[in-house]
Amino acid sequence: MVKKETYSISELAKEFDVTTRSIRFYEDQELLKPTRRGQTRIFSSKDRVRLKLILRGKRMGFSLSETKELFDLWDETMSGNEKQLLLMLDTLARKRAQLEQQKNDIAMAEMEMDTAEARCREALADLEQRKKEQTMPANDDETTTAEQR
Amino acid sequence: MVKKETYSISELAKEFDVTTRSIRFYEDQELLKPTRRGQTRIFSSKDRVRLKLILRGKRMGFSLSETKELFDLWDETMSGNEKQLLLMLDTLARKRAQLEQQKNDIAMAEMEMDTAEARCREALADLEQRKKEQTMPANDDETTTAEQR
DNA sequence: CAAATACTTTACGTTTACGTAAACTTTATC
DNA sequence: GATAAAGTTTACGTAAACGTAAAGTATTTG
Repeated sequence: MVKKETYSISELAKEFDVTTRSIRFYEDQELLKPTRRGQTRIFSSKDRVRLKLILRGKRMGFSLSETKELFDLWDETMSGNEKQLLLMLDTLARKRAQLEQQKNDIAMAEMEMDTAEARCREALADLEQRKKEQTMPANDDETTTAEQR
Repeated sequence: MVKKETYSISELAKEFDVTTRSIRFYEDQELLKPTRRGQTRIFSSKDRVRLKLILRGKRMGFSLSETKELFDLWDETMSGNEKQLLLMLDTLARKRAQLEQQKNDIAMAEMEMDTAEARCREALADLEQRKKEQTMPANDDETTTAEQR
């Protein structure tokens, strides 16, 4: 029992939680190239991989046409001629730079979320403190006031 | 000489390499709230920070409305009531999960780019090899053929 | 074999994030 | 004070990525 070779549109839709409409759209845009049995689409495991890549690309903020360009480029690359290979290497380098930028963006975002969270927790602690003052009230001498504020 | 306090629309456009149209659109969507002198917009350094966040968000695949939700939430959070603070902490946690997913996606992409690059370099090496065979040709005996294929 | 289920094409509709043009006002420059 | 430069509003246009509805075909299941 090897890996499954072919998939129906609804199988893929269910597996990756997308609509069949989306999948058909991706075919229309030539990102997927299912074969047909009659007029029914039959997706190969290559299509399945590509669908996965499409969705990951989307999560990373890539447009469909960007992803398509990569697919096409890769296909041509594999045809073997030197120019295409060099072009691919170049494109890979540029994509890597993009990823670096994204990692940077994420790191920045994480830092800001850290400080935001800290501020929230401080504010919450403050509120807690005031609640206690409300319950255990009216201590006007100097023994405790030094710790407050 | 402290930091600049206010900015014109074209200053910001130039600094962040966006069109004034975009900036006006962000105001229209209430992501930026410049004041006015006459009818001319005057942006504060808070607006500047927010513009930076908007653009970073975009690079990370966030929509404008997602970013706006965060801005609004943060503003309400700072109003101080407990419910808002807890809601903010919750939202932060969810965003962190999103970032984790993105880091994962990036890591996967990098791995695939590694293998893609390796394949390219192999193919190039192959081509180089064949060029040499072309120049230094016709060695039909068995001494070299074992290494070919 | 009838009815439900899954698939298809065609085609118009919708949201997001601006682009682009027109027509006008305000401010700076020669 | 004419003219350019920078700003404004209004409004229609557009590309991307599907949603949604209609109307038909193919297949499976009771």
